[in-house]
Amino acid sequence: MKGSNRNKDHSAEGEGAGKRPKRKCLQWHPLLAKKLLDFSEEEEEDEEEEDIDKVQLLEADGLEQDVGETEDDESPEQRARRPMNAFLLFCKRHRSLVRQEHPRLDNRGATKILADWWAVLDPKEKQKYTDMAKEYKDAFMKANPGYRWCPTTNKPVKSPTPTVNPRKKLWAFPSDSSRDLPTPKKAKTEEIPQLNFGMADPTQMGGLSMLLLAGEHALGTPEASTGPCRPDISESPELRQKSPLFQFAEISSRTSQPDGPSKQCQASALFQFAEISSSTSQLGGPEPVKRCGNSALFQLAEMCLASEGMKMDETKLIKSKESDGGRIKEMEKGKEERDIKMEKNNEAGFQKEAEFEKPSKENIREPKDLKNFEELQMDNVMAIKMEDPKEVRKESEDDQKYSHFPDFSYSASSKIIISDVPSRKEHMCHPHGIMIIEDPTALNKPEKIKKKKKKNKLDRHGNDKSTPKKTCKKRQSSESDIESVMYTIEAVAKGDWGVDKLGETPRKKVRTSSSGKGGILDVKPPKKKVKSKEKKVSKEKCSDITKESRPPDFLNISASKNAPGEVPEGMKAEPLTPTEDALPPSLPGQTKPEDSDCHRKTETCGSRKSERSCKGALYKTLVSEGMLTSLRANVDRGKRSSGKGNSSDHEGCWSEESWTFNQSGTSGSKKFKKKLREDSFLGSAKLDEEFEKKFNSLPQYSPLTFDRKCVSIPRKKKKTGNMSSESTKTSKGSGDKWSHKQFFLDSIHPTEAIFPEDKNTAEPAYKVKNALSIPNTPEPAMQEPLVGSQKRKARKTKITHLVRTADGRVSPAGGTLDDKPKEQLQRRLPKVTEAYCSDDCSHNTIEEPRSNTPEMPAVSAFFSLAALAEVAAMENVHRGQRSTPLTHDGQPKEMPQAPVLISCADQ
DNA sequence: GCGAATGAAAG
DNA sequence: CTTTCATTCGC
Repeated sequence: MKGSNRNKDHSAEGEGAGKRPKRKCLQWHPLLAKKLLDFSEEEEEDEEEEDIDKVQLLEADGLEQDVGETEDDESPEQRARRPMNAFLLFCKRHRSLVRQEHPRLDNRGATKILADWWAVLDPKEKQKYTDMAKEYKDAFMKANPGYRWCPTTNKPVKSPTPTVNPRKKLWAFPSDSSRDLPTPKKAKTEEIPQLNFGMADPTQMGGLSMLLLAGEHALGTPEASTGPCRPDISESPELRQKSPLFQFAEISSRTSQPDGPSKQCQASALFQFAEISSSTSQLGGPEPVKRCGNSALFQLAEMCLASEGMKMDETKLIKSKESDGGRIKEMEKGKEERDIKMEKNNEAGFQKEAEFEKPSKENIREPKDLKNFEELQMDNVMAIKMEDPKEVRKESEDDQKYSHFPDFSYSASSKIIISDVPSRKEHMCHPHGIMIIEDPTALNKPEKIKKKKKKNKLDRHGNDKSTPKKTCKKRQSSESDIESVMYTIEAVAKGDWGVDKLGETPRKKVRTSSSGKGGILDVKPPKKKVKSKEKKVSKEKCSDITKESRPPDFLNISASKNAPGEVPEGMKAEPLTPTEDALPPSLPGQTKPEDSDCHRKTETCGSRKSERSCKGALYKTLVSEGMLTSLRANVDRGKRSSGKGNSSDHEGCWSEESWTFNQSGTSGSKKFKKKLREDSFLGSAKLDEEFEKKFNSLPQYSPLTFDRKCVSIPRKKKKTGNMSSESTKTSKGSGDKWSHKQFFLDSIHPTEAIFPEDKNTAEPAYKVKNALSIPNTPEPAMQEPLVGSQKRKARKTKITHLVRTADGRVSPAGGTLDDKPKEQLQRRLPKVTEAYCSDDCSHNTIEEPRSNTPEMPAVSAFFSLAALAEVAAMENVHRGQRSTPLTHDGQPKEMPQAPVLISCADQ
């Protein structure tokens, strides 16, 4: 590998020297970063860079460190990946859902489904994604001014040698020069006004904001758990109004650029971040430090440092605090404030802190060894026992069922975790409030491996690696310090969540565990590394958490974007768990939005932990940047499948990747560079976070919704593509039938149907409904604007469609498509009818279709007689099946989707 | 590595 | 118009 990389690098360098072009892009910082983190322990050495292959590689290409500044710029560029378009965002956001529904379905199949969903998706919803994509792109461009999408021509030019490059990021960023300018562009943010993310809504605030709130408010607020999400926030009015991110951005911007703030405020956070990052690069090392010093976060960080030492004590204190209430907190608060001032005075403090932290980190890290870790846990447990012997026992005994534990116990456990957890970087606080606990090592390794593989394979260029590593190194050093804090933070978050969860969703947990999917999945994650004991321990927690996490995602999704108050766009229908139902009830008052939950959690956390710890955690989180993003990503993935999540987590974070362009550049001294990198990293991380937030804020739709919609979609597609196909092929009739089926379904319950299904699932709580625009869906198809690659689609749609049925869902069609499809149809019908019809009478279905037809002339035309016939046939079948209920594969999963039938078959 | 999807961008 | 490439991850 190395050798190859080097070679590549060389080539790259040579090229680079001439043209920077192609360095490649390594894109994923996140991966690298994670890797680094993993290595971090080792990494310190890296700083020296003496030998490590990695280092060489990095240097070779990017070299930015030594070489320079310019390179740095490039490196970031290289790193940068082209921004995802709306569809990709959508896919990213919903793929997990699809996978959940169709576990067996491979990505391809999932993609197809996603495409269907996308097609069906309301314009309104699409617009959200489109806007997001645009924003993302704009921010990206800002960050990477020179970025070129496709260097198509480049290949030949560039790579003299590099076979590798072909694909990955050929495009080189144009010139470094552009980077220099980055800041000025800030104003541009205007373009992206739409961003949801821009919203300052406290409720919607992302994890960061929550963290911030937690840090600051936590101090003040005794217990979040009891209180509503954010009562406490009052402490920092500003925060309320503006999202923490924004503020943070502003702060940073101020530091770097005084004028910006007002504009920035208006501008999207993403832009701001981008600007910041760019500015950072420009400025050079020193700024970062200042920023840190100035920013509240920095102060917090300092606090954290102090707190770290205190951790052990803190746990105890926390306990006491809980009992006492805010008093202690207030006390601490005052201290903290003082401290903060002190810190402000000392800008240098930050560095000191970092150094200080390192040692702590090391200590913490040691736990990595399972033994140590266990010991720590044991200690914690012991402590817990001290407090609540009974509860502790439960935990130990019942790993799976945390839910039972009373909040109190849970909190205790969480606390413990916090203190001990340091080893686990991976714990992420999900904005949604979901926490995933994973073994750091496990996660990291897999990720690393994958990344390496990918990178290596891709090889975008050795350069990529090199650059990332470099960044990583720096990060590591800094991060390492931070890590401890991070852990604490995460732990806190977990604890908070845990508490909430306990209170709110004990059922779910149990259920999920029982279901086995969740549990199994959770277990799986460690696949690559199974660290065993830790996992087990963490697992207990994790399992619950992770399980919970899934549902929340859904919820979050729906809620986050539209304002909490508004209609929850997303349907929550999670296939997996009825348990979900439980959640909604728990959150009745709140809007479902995750954010709100998160806030609560954060608050709770704060209350539990000492203020210091919270702050520290926040700071670290911020610092960690990537960490958060990665964590989130992991969480998301975890949702999908706990197991997979681990391995893939890192990759998941989009934020890390794109944004990280470190501009570090310039500062001559390595230190500065490092700092810069860090800063840039942070900046990038921030950007990432913002994106993540936004991304998370994007509405997720329940599969059901899509399914329903899907029905409509097929029509459309068929219209475009099918028309011909149908006419052309009778054999394809099967395909047509399929569509017809869908159509049929749709006709049955255009939009409303969704609810019924949900109800079936028994989720009254989620009244969510579809705030989405399902209603629109019925509108058929009329115009679908064929997009650029219409042709391509058309072709694919025609063919694929058929294939799809065969492939994707249906087991290998093997036999004639016709036969299977029919069977499937039969199966489907019953289920579908049940699901859809629950409220409305299924029997009406026949009639309904007709009614629908009139509405949609075009559709009717397509379907024509044949369609009707099919429908009729389906009915018959359906009836028959009804009599004989299928297996109750039940579960909501299948129910939701008409197409699901196939999935059922699989099962 | 390929592939399934969509979309943006570049040629 | 066509080609690239972004994300995902099983095969």
